[in-house]
Amino acid sequence: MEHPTRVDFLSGMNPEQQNAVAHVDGPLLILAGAGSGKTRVITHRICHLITAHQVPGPAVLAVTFTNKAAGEMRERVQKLLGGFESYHHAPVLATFHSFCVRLLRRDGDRLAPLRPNFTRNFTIYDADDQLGIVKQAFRHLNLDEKFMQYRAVLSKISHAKNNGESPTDWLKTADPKAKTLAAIYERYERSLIESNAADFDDLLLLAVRLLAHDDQTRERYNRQFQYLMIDEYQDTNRTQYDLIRLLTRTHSNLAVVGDEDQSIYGWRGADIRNILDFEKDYPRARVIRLEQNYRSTRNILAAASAVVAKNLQRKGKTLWTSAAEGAKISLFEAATGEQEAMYIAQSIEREFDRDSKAKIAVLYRTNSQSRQVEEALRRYGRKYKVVGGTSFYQRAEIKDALCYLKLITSPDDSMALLRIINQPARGIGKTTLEQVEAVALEQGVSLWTALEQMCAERKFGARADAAVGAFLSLINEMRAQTELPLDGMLQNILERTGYYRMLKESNSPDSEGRLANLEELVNAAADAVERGENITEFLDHAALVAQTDELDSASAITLMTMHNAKGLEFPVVYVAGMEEGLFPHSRSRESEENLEEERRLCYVAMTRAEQRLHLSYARFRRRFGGGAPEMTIPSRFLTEVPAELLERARPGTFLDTPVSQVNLDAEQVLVRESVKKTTYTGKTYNSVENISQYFAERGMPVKPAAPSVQPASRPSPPSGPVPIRAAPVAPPPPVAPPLPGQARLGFPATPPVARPVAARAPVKKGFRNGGKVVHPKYGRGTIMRVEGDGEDAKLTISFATAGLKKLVAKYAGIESD
DNA sequence: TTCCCTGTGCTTTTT
DNA sequence: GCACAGGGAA
Repeated sequence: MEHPTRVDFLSGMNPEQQNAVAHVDGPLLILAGAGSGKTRVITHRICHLITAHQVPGPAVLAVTFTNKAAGEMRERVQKLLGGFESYHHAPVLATFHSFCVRLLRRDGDRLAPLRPNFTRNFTIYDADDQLGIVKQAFRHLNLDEKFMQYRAVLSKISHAKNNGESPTDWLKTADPKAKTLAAIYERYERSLIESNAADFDDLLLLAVRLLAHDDQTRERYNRQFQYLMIDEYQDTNRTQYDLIRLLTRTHSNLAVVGDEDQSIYGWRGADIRNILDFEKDYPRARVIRLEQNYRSTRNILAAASAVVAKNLQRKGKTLWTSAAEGAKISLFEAATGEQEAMYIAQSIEREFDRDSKAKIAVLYRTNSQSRQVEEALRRYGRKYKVVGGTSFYQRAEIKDALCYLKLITSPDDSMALLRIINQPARGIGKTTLEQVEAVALEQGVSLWTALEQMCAERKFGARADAAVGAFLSLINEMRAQTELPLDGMLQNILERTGYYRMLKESNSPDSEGRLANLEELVNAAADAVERGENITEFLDHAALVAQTDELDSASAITLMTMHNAKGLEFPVVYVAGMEEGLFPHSRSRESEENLEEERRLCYVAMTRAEQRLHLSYARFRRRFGGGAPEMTIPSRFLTEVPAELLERARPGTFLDTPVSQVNLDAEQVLVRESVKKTTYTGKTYNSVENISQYFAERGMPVKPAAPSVQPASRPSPPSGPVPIRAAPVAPPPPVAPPLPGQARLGFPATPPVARPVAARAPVKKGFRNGGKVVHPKYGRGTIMRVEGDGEDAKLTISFATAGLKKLVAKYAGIESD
């Protein structure tokens, strides 16, 4: 096998990149602006160390935040080196969490003196488990959520843990809630210990504790990892910082890569000072700035830079590009959230007209914003992929199955036990569990131990005793069946616990989907067996996969939060919901620090775009499903973009195809009604086909209507056909006052809100929406959409047999039916 | 004990 | 719109 020479890893790079790649010993800070080739520098440096400096692969440790990033790097390094065989071993590429889990699974026994009850087969508690513990603690302390939100408590606890504060430290504060909070915190920690479990913070904290107190282990790790690289250093927290210090105790071959402008995880404890103070922490550090951007057009870069320049907490850098100026940044003002979503869907159609292979991302601040965009995209029959929401491993049936596995490997895992003890129902109810919890709490033991003990001592009534006894022996028997491979074990569990039967006998509409998901899980287990993983590794994997890790890059349209978009890039990007209170989020307006983080988030979102960037906001938005739409104020970030870079997208220009009006709300009501009656299962509509079919049957165009803001103006159509003629259009809502300084900064006279398009939407002759046609091959169909006119018209037609097709009239030989 | 219904109260972002 | 807690009925 031929190996690339040292020159290969430096060639094709700019001088700064070369310096970074060629740097060998001593601390190095790489300030890498968005799109400056950061990943390339990291991977090339790893290869350079291995080939040019004969560093053994396993002596190099590169740490990232997501599995996806780690996987990508692994792939790229492998490719660059032409396989690892020739160098005996691959470098170690891990996330902080996976690295620490491996460390604890391997050397965790040495933690025994430092953490009671700890063994190497501890389980990992995810966010749901954490929430469960807090709820339990609330119950024991007779509190309800009025005292404080569970999540708020959790975030306080997490913060405390990462900063070395104990419950007793909290007692010293003046906070009137301190005493109760400290009790919850204490109870929380005790639960984890009793369950032999570690939450996400613990994974890092326990690893740090082990390395800090066990010299032998630390020295071994120090000897192994001669070179350390940390990606996204701006997002490290205090514990991660400590971990890095411990790993570089005997040498300072530490290279960190980061961009303070992209620090967006402060709320999760990331400490931006880690990167701002790197040069203080490592006085001999070399600093290299990567300021040439290879991703975006000049306009996009200028806009993003202008926004982030308003921040005070930054080192400051000037990104530049040799790329062309590119298109202006489009800005659309919608009347309502619905209209914004329809605009995005329509505009995406135009992007596909321009390039049928376009890769497009729609970014938003909160997950709940995805729903409207999804609905709009379905109306156009577009497939899309949503990152986030409930991932596979968060589904109830998957969690149940995994909890059985967890309980089998680690009986003390009380949250797992609690989850499945009565799932399927086996007669162990609330009262019984309350008794068990009381005993466990009193004796400081796990629920499993308490159950066994109480059963042996005949503490239950006859009925509960039988139920508990059966459950205990069921779990014990399954535990004894160690000869089964993982997938067989899962099957066995699902059979013997009656889980399959429960789903099969249920007549709930989604039990079929659940069964399919479980099948998928069994397949995943079989794959894991093939990879040589054991149960614990399989469970670790399930606990540590992030939602972005499942990102499918093949999908043409991707919807996700701006946070999830970090590290990704797309030719076309939409940023939706640019409104005060939503983005920047109302919760971040309390402090200047939080506001700066929101601004960095804006910077991250904008710099994802390579070619075109579309911003939008709605003048009115519903905050909750039922409530009335509330008036909004455009995001301050919009006023921070230089006016000359912006271009208003107006309803008149984006609705460039004839539209026959149908009242959007009326359609939605009808669809909901009809879908509910038949096979409604999903969150919104169940499928594209369903929607197109529905409209096709009624000869309706899949087209947006002018927004109807006043609920009173909605026709109420419980049955009968919806009129194709223009629906009455509500008067535009009152216009919010412009922000001070808006006109100056690119908000000239606000264009009329929701100018009704109905008035000037004559249906062109020839082909029209809803018309029936015949195609020589596909047969009869209904026109869903017309672009252009006459024989040049591009038609989107729904065929009864062939589904949706986009055809040009004169080529396809389409005739009116 | 289980199940279903209703009312309530809220939604940031996630390894 | 949704999840969740709490109540009431079988």
